[in-house]
Amino acid sequence: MRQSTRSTIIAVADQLFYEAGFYHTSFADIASQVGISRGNFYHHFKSKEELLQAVIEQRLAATRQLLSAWAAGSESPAARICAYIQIVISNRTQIKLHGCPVGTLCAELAKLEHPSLPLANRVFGLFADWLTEQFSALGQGQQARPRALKVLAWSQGVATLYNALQDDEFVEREVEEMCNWVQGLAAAS
Amino acid sequence: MRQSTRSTIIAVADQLFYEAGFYHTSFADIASQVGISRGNFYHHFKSKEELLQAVIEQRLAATRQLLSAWAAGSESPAARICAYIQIVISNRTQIKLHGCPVGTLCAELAKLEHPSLPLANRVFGLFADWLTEQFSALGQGQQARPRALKVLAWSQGVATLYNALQDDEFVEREVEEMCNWVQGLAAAS
DNA sequence: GTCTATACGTCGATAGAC
DNA sequence: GTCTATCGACGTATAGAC
Repeated sequence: MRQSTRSTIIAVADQLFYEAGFYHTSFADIASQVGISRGNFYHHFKSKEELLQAVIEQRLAATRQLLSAWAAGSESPAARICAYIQIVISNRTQIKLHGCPVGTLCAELAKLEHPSLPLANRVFGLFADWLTEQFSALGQGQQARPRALKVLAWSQGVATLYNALQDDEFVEREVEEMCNWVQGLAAAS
Repeated sequence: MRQSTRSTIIAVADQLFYEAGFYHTSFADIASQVGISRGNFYHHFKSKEELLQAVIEQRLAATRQLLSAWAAGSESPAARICAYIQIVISNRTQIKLHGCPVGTLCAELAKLEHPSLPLANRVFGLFADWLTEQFSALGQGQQARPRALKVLAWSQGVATLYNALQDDEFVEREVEEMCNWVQGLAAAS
């Protein structure tokens, strides 16, 4: 089944780009893990560039689905924002090893001056817009977007430092502080 | 002059590793910018690994010098911490293009599972220890290190998001907020 | 499986300083 | 004449592409 093979390639490439970086991941790595030959590869993707685009599109779709689920699953805006913050905890094992998938890909593509960088940055845009909506619903008015970006930047920084320092207590402490800060904003409004 | 050529290679490699990434930077890139042949290169460094180590050692030395200068140049611990925070502003042009030199190198080496990753992480260690000293001098007691790590993570997050979103106002706002937070801690102690 | 490009790394030769 | 920094051709491995 072609579609199945194609989506398997995307899933494997997604994970390998995250673990080892886009530039460092070769077609041979992907093909061997998928269980296909390098020759078959070009039946599904014309180039590495096209594969990267497909991976990012898949991440965008997965992010939209995740954000919708959080929006539907929590009753209050503060609880939704905390649901976002908690991904640092739930994904801690991966983050400790490889950092944030969004931040590290954007940073790498920026250094490569890669044409797909704007597409990758749109993942940040999805989170930023969604968080802005939540802070607006929390009654933050003009402060909604600044606070959304603050939460985004904070989680990025925690992921980067966790990857470098490997300090578990640091992550737990920062996540707790940030959730408390959000709940304080909710109580004050 | 041997020392001059060697230090020029290190300086050029340092900048290129920052701009384009370690893995993506070739000896040909470095040699052409230094103005030497690739053959001459190996007279000074046995391998790319050895060059990377020299670059990181140079960064460690430069960081120690920078931290000493800040410690000597500011009268109060709060002013010293703000001097650190302000590097995001003074280096904004570079950060906007290539992110934080420390964070992006550590993230890349982690993905490459590179043997020099622990050495690169020591740059973070220098900043963390220095900031911990400043918060201790500010009377933060047991909270000194947690707050040092918070400032480190915060600046990392701002650099990552600035690189992605290219939002100037965001950086100015966050830097101002963080300095205010530090001065608030100083006033309360 | 093959082709082309490019990467890192090696080697012998050269030229100037002393 | 020796030493040392430099050069450029070469070898080998591996990448992407077909």
